[in-house]
Amino acid sequence: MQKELTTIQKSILDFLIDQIKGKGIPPTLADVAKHFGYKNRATVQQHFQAIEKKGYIRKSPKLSRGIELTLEDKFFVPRPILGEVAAGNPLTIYPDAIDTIKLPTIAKMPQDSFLLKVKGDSLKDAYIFSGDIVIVNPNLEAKNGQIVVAILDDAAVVKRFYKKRSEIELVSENPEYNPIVIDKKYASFKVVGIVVGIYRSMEKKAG
Amino acid sequence: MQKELTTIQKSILDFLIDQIKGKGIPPTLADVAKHFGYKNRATVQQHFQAIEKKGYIRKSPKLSRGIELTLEDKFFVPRPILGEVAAGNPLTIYPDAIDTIKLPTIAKMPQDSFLLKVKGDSLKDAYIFSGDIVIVNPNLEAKNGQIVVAILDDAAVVKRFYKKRSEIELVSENPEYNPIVIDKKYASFKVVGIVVGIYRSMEKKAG
DNA sequence: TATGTTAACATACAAATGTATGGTAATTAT
DNA sequence: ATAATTACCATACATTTGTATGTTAACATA
Repeated sequence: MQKELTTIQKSILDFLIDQIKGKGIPPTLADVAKHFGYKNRATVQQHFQAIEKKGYIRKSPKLSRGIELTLEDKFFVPRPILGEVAAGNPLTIYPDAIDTIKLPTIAKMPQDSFLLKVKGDSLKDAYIFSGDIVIVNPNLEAKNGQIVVAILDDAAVVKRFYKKRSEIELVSENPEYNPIVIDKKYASFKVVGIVVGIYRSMEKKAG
Repeated sequence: MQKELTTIQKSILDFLIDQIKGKGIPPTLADVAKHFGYKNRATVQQHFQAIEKKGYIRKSPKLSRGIELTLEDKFFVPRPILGEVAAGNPLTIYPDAIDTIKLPTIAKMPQDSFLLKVKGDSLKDAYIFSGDIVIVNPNLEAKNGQIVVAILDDAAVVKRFYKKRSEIELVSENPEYNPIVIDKKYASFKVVGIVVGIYRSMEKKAG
């Protein structure tokens, strides 16, 4: 069993996870010091030593940014899920997480991306099932053919995006569904983000 | 359109991709120099400049390991697929790739992991479909309940792994299928690796 | 021929980086 | 009361790292 981290050590580890998973590159001592307002790298240095001693990270000596996470067999790391989504039903993105998934290390999320949990089988035409996690990047501009999460008058859809000359079409994976054409009758329309991937946990799943 | 890379520049870019995706951290100039047997970092430095000029990477000045990939909107990077797998049919892992997928940047693969493409719908009970990519890590020891890729007398299965006292059970997702119990009648049994995740491209798909 | 690109080398330097050592203060455990 | 842990600071130092500048050579192109 791993030893408990102190509050500060925990927040530093969280920052490490954030940087490594989000930015893709571990921070330097100076980076961490700057982020927490420390005047000295040695402070961070000592926190790292403490966190390493408790087994949460591994450091490669002398190596810049040589920090590795050792969480959960190195393959799972906690990530907040910000909401649930199902075609035709309201999408809710909470300020706080509704749940936490152990996202595998293989899923390095682009910064500012967030996770939505798919509820219900309404997306099964796109082979996305209840319980699947979609990774949504809000910083990308939607290109034709990409699957996006969009809001239509308080309803959320996950559909393929096509921009025509003067209108926008949201096309379902399933040919039985007619495309949704965005026009004046939708007071609020907004592309929340682009689905850059889906992940399905290989952990035991319900039913 | 991006300019063509020379052979050497390409191999350096490949090394960069390998390190960033596999090891999780971009290499330093010295790392690259050492790998290619260069006696000088300046050689790598100039290659980096050339590769950046052609638009394949972006460098953060003065920042150690400050190399970003800019491939395909920064979100897709080529990865070899080493074979195909379908329950009940032979698994083939070729020395060379049978195909290449544009794996999204979100999928940072643990080192030495490889990709297998699922062919056929025989895994649909586990909600895995034809065309899906499973990420297989050969370096993990199978724990009870994990989904593994295993070889049984030249046939390959993807099933949930359970180790009992003296035997091993491979359980299907679908309760209609009886568990496979590993005993003497299987001359060759080997766990190829553990499925740490699946990825489904959001690109246009056939059918 | 002249020019440009590619591909390697060497040297030099400032800044970034990790590390070592020691100090202070507060808190907690023995 | 003493010792240990935590949490910060300061200073110093050797390497690492990125960068700048030149040199040499091969090769292709205009």
